[in-house]
Amino acid sequence: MTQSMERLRGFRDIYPEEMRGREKLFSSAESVSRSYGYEKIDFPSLESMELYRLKSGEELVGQTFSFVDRGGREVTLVPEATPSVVRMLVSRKDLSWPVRWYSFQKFWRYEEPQSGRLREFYQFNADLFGPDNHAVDAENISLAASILDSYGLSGRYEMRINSRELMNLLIAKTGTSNLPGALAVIDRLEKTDQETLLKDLAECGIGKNEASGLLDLITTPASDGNLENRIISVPGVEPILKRVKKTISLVRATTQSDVVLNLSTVRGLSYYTGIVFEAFGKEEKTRSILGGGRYNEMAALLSGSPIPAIGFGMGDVVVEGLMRKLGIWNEARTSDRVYICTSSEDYMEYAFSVSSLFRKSGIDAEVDLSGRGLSAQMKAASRSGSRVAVIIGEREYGSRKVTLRNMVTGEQQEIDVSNAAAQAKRSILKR
RNA sequence: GCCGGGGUGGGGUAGUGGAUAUCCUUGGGGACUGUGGAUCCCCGGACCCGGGUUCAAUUCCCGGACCCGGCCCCA
Repeated sequence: MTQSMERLRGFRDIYPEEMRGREKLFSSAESVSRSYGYEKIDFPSLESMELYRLKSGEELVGQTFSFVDRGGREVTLVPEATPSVVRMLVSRKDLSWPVRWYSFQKFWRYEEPQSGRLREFYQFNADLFGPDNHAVDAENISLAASILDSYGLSGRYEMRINSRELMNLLIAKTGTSNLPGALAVIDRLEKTDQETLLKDLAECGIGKNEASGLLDLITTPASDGNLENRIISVPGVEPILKRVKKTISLVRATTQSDVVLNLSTVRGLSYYTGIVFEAFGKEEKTRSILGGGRYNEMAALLSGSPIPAIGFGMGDVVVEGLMRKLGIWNEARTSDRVYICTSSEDYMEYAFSVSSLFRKSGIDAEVDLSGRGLSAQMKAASRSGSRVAVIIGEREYGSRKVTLRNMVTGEQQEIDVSNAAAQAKRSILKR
């Protein structure tokens, strides 16, 4: 293949057999979201670069697909949903709270492709605007968990929950003024060795004793009953911890999967102001499957007046990778359809009208258009996965009948065309 | 942007400084003139691209793009 024919780096072609798993990924997320009262929105794939400069700064703009358009405007292929969603939100003054919105569309980031990460991907997003309390937090996290559960991942992931406010207090206690720096170090906790962590924290102005105390605290599992006692003595922690615990117990009421307090979950350098959460595979090591949190300042950044907000994003790449590893990605294709064969092209018009009857009865019908011998057509019928083959030859044509062959059992019968669809339905259901 | 690894038909592979590039699978056709899955037969289909070394490169060397994984970053 010549170079110009190759796909661009980090982009994918999706063939039909791969679409089956993907369609489940999309449709389950959407129907679960609707069942929670979330409504679907959509927004442009191209936005002004300013939207991201405002929110994230130059270093993130460098990781986008950006260019100058013919009108001299700096534009960016959308790398994430939140700024666009918030722009939509603040543009409307007639919304009644709470607003629950979701979207599922393509995003682009100019990064090196690697495990769980591509340059073009789909991301599901769900946000709730308006009220700010533990029930709101819990409902948004419950939606995230319910979607993963609907994928058959129940019990196979862990929902980690933390609070930015809580971390701010714990980190401030070490005496550093470089909060974002310390959070960034903590975000890298799992892939960094102890020595480097201490060194990096020292660069944030945290002394060795303070740093190892902080790391010890963060890595203590929530199942250790002492953890709460150790942090609750820090001034200001108590009400925050109380809210987090209430949130966790509400989420637990909606999922069988593990929901845990995890002090190392901080979500990088982003715009979160309160609760943060991330889901990780339990059996298989994964990047975060989804992640989100409360971001109460974003609306003010765009419009001047704050609107409390919580939301999460879930990319398709990591979920797909996990489901593949667990062997639940592409489950059996449906075959509730018929394959229509003709013994001669002379009967094609009859075959078309028969196919139309099937389709009007709600049965998918594929007509063999090849003009090949019946033997070859039957082979194609078998390979197509159809449970029923419809055979049309001289006899059937003359008597206004069709032959239905159950491709699983091999039974077949010649039947009047008016009863064919109903009979095929029975045959399909019989399996 | 940086680092490590990798490439032979659609998928999986064998092999080689020189001749028609191996096998399995998939796809098409046939044996089977109105019936699929089994068997047999036939057919189609590949050495990532460019440069170098050489009489000769799919093979050796260099570079590039691409793929896999990691760093940075993770919205």
